[in-house]
Formats: sequence, structure tokens, C-alpha cells
Amino acid sequence: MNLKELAEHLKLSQTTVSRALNGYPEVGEATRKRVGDEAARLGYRPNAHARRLATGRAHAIGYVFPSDRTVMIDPLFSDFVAGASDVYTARGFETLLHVGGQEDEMSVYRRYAEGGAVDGVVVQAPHLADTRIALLNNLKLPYIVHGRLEGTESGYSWLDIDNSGAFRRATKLLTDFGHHRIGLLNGQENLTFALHRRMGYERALHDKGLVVDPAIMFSGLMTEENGYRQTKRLMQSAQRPTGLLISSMLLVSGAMRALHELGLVIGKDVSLIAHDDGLPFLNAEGLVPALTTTKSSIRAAGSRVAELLLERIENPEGELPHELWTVDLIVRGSTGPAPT
Amino acid sequence: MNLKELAEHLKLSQTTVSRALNGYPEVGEATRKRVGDEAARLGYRPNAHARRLATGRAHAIGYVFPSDRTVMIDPLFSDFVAGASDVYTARGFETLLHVGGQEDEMSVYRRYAEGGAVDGVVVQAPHLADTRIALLNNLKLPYIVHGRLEGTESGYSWLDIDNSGAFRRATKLLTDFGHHRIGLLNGQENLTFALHRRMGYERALHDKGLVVDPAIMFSGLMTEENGYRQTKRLMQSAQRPTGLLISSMLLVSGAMRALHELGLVIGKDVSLIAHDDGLPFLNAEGLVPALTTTKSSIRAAGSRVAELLLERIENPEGELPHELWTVDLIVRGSTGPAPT
DNA sequence: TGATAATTTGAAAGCGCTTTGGGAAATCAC
DNA sequence: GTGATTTCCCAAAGCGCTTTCAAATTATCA
Repeated sequence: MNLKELAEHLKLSQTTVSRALNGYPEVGEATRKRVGDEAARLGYRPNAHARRLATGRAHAIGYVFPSDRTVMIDPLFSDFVAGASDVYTARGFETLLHVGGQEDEMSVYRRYAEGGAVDGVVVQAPHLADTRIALLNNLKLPYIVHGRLEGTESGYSWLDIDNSGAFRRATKLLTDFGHHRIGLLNGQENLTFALHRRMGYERALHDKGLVVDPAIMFSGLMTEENGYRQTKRLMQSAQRPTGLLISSMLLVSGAMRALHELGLVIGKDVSLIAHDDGLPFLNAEGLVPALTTTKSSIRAAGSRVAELLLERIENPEGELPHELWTVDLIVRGSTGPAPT
Repeated sequence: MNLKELAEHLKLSQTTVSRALNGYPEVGEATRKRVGDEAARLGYRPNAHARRLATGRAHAIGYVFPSDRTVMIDPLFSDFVAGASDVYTARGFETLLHVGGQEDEMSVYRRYAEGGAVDGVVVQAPHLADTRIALLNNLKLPYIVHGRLEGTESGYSWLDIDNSGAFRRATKLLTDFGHHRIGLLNGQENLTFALHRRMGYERALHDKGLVVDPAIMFSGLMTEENGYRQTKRLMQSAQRPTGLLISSMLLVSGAMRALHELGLVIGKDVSLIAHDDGLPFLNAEGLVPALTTTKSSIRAAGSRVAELLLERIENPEGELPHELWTVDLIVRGSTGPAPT
């Protein structure tokens, strides 16, 4: 069943049927209803590709992830995309996913733009030497960055959480509790989110006149195993920290394992604050003790990014949107006064 | 730059240029080279939608996930899709993703099929009352099931791992070690993979003449928290198990936390075997003690499913492919003789 | 009532590609 | 040299929609 057949069946022109179905005003209410009813009854579905060709709009958004596992390794991405998918579907957009492979990220963008495969893309996990933005500007492919570039916040649209502020507050909570030796288990610091977290952490230390000691810091893949190993390393060092800031729940998972093994009591011997992206399978509140966290839903961010991107596509000449989300600090049982 | 312009520039017809670019034989080698070179030089990219419209093939595969979180909750899916994406891109296919939202899974399939949006779909996580297969058969939309339906293995194409065999062997390992009270922490048993695992487990118990005790079994969401809670429940019950079979690494993560808390030594007081999908962020070998696992890479399965689906699309009349993968049992330090 | 405006419908062009059905030129057999 | 193949290329149709431009119908008003 295609438009032509439907039109013939209704004894109307394709034009009218198309208009009726797409909500154009130049069609009588009676006709519109008749067309709508028949289309539904016969199960007519417009051919997506024909529509795209005719309108020149892809009605699709692209998500491209690099082939090296550094980002994919983190299960965050599924929640992020899930949050967005809702939004797209509601607006009649498809979600295109591309993960790794031989073709590098840049040439995928190029292919997307030049072949008209998508109307826009979401840029994930910006890093320090990120060249994606420049390319996308060049290609005139609308995009929105989840996160921020380092150094500049203008000239592109973004949505980010206040990583720096969150970690600053978290660190301050610990210093206020009397901790003066606080470790940091962070993501790879060539990713701006991780860098910002470190900056917030260092800033809070400076505020209190405390030293920043690289010996009790870690930056790398946020796996359970790294959480375990690094926590062990830190806690077995000569001057072990009494507080730990941890950038992801997976790192925490390993960290807690290490602490248990060392016989250290969380919230007493050592205070823990983790960043919680709200992943459904690893709940900070369900731990014992319940974790103090800086919390921000990655799924909600995914949805909002999607909305902003669609707005941008509708109105390419408008202001470049940007949003900075504050992060909740939720104090639970894993933080307490520094041991004396 | 479109085909017409490229053709004019080359002083050739669109026909010839199209054929040269797509590798048809009716074009001279010299011409083909000239066309290819110019196309590359000018950065010509065929418009994907026009091609789809002309060929009637979408060159896209759909992945649709239900809106309830039961599947999405598990980060497996990202690795599964990542494995597939490689394959698709190499063959010029896009990956379409749809997650939840108002529209239910079934109507997404319908839309995909009737609107020609995709050439095929991958069906994930089949469950007992699964109606997707019937619908897809009806819609004549090629598909492949990752997993199996309950009761029948013919009439549809599938790729599955031998869940039943894996858990049977794992259970046998424990019974051979002298365990006769073995707990099971499983996924939701309306999902066939989980059901099969339980069947393998029960079968092995029967083989040894051991009773199947529902009191030391759990079926539900595979979250860290459930792993923790259920392990606590089991180990605090009157007749606590000396062995534990666990369906996912996330459950294990919680289980180990509970065991540490209870002061039970893994591999001695209690033996652990987990199913490991090869997720990069939670490594069974890195745990202490290293975990005995039934291991099967979900990423590899994702790739292979993709290949099979593409074959099926190329040759819709061919045999329905199916593959059953055996699962490795890797014995490490978390299993040992039953305590006396 | 006739002129004008507003509403409703249609014919046809066009989006950028693939592919059918030929046709011209080159090659071959004899 | 002729006719039969083979090789290489092209014009034009068509995929299923949207949208422009124009026409037909109905409503409005002096």
C-alpha cells in the first residue's frame, strides 16, 4: 500500500492525501478525517526513504562511538542512548548507531554529512585534543556536545554537568570532616569530564591549604579491577588517605572490595564519595554503608541532549544552546569524621 | 555534488557513472578508474536515501529494546550491539536503535517492516510468551533471534549459547567437589536463557540424586543489589548452601560483597561459579580469588548474529541458520571441595 | 447579482539514485 | 568484406514521496 494506491482508493489526488496525512492546513476537515481513517484502516505507512528523499531531511540522529574501548568500556552509554531514544521516536526520528570498526569516527561523520544520512549528531565524551567539533562545523552538520571542550564554552552547543563543582563540594565535605589526605580515583584525564573533576578536587584542597599529592591519585579506565587495584595501592602506601573520591560506581565496586579485604571500615577508617550516574544495575544506596554520592542521571542527560539537538535542527540559526546542570551531593553513611 | 553533476563533469551518463561506482561489469576498466578517481577527488557521496528508494533496500538493521527496564537494565546490550556494528558498517549497513518509549516493541517492528525502514532485525532476549517471532514471520521481515524460544528450535533462525549445558557442567563441577547444597542466583526465568540455565542446574542435581530446593534459588533482575541481598538471604538460611551458581557478573559483584561481610571465604567456605559474558569493565579473573566461570563473549555473539542476519537477507530463501555455541568452563580459585 | 476573496483540490515536477532496454562502436569468425 | 558477437555506453523510466503552481469550488460582500 503506497500513497498512489491510497489516493486512487480514496478517489483523491496524492497531493491531498499527503497533505491530509501530514497535517497541512489546506485540506478540509471532512477530507482529512476520511483520509486518516482509511489510511489507518488499510494500514498505510509512508515509505521512510521516499519521504527523506523528497524532503531532504533524514529524520535521523547519529551516535558514533570510537573503536577503542575507552568509552564503550563504560556501560554508561546504553543508559545515555536509551534516554534519547524516547525523545527521538516521539518526534519521528530514528537513532543511528555506529560503533568503532575500521572506519574512524571522523570519516563516519563525513559520510553522515555528505550522504545526508542524519540531520545531526551527538558528540560524546569530549577530550582535550578533540577535533570533532571543528570537523562538524566544517561539515555544517548540527550537533550537540555532551560535556564541554576544554578552555572554551562558546562557539558550540553543549550540555554538561558541573563536574568541577561537584567534586569541589565533595572534597570540601571531606575536608570539613577533618580529612586532609584524600585520594582520587578518576577516569582518563584526557577526557574533559575527568579533568574537570580533578580540577574541582584540587581547588577544594587549595582552598584548605592542603597539598595535592599525585601519589594518591589515579586516572584511567573506570573498571572494577582498576578500582580494586588502585585502592589497594593507595591504602597500602606509606601515608594512606583517609578519604577517597571516586569517579564511577564501577570503580567504587572494586574499591569496596579492596577495603573489605584490607579490613578497613568504610565511613570510619576511610570515607568514600562516589559519582553516581544513576545506572540501574549498581545502586549507591543499596551498598553497606549506603554511599555518599554526587549524583546526576545520565539517562536524563541523554533525553535533554536529544531535545536540544532537535531544537537546534529545527532552528539552525538560533542561539547555540548550552546547559550546565548542577549535581546533587547526597550525604549517606560512607562519609564521616577523619579518624584520629 | 550529486551523481548528475559528477556525470556531467566526467562527460558520461549517470548510468555509466553509477555502474562504475557500484562495480557492475558493463563498464570499461579505464572508465571505471577515471570515474573512481574523480569521485574520490571531488568527494562524491551517493545520497543514501535516494539509493534506498531506488533499490528498495534499506541497508539498515534494526535493534529494538522494550521500554521496561528488564533488559536495558543490563549493560550487556552495549557490548552486543558494539560487536554487531562493526559487521554492519563493513557491509554498508546502518544500525538503527530503538529503545522503549510509548510505542511498544511490536508496533515498532510493524513500522519498520511496512515503512521499509530496515532490511532485518535482531530479536534479543526471547521470553516464554514471546509473540515477536509470529509477528515478524507475518510481516515477512527477516530476523535472527539471539537466544532460543522455549520448546522449539526450528522454524526460525537463531544463535544461542548452550546455557543449559554450561550450567549443568558448572553444577557438576561443584557436586564432584562434594557439594550437595548448591544455590542458584538467576536472571528472570521468563527469559529463556535463564530458564535454560536453571534446567541445566536441576538436571545436574538430578544426575546426582540431589534435591532441588527452591529456598536456595533466586530469579530476578541481575543487579548488584539483588546479588547482595539474595546471597545474604541464602547464606543466612538454616541450611546454607556451600556452593553458588550465579548468572551474571553483576550479581556476583553483590554476592561477593555479601560473602565478605559474612566473613565467608570464597573457594573454601563457599564455592562460586559465575557466568561471564566477557564484559570489559568487570573481569572475573581480576577478582580475589579469581572466579571460576562459564564464559562466552557477548560481543562475539553480537558479531556473529549480525553476519548470520546479513546472510539471511541476501538469501531469504536459504536454510534458516542456527548456531549453538558451547560455553567454556574455566576453573579458577573460587571453587573447591565442599567444607566438611 | 457579480466581483472578489478564501478554501479546497489536483497535475506535474522533482528529490538522487538504480536499472531496463537499446544502440553504437569495436572485435571476431569466415 | 559481411554478419554475428562482444564491449561499452546512454536515454529514460521509475522508486514513493513532497511541494509548487494553478485551477476549481465555495464563501463573502458591496
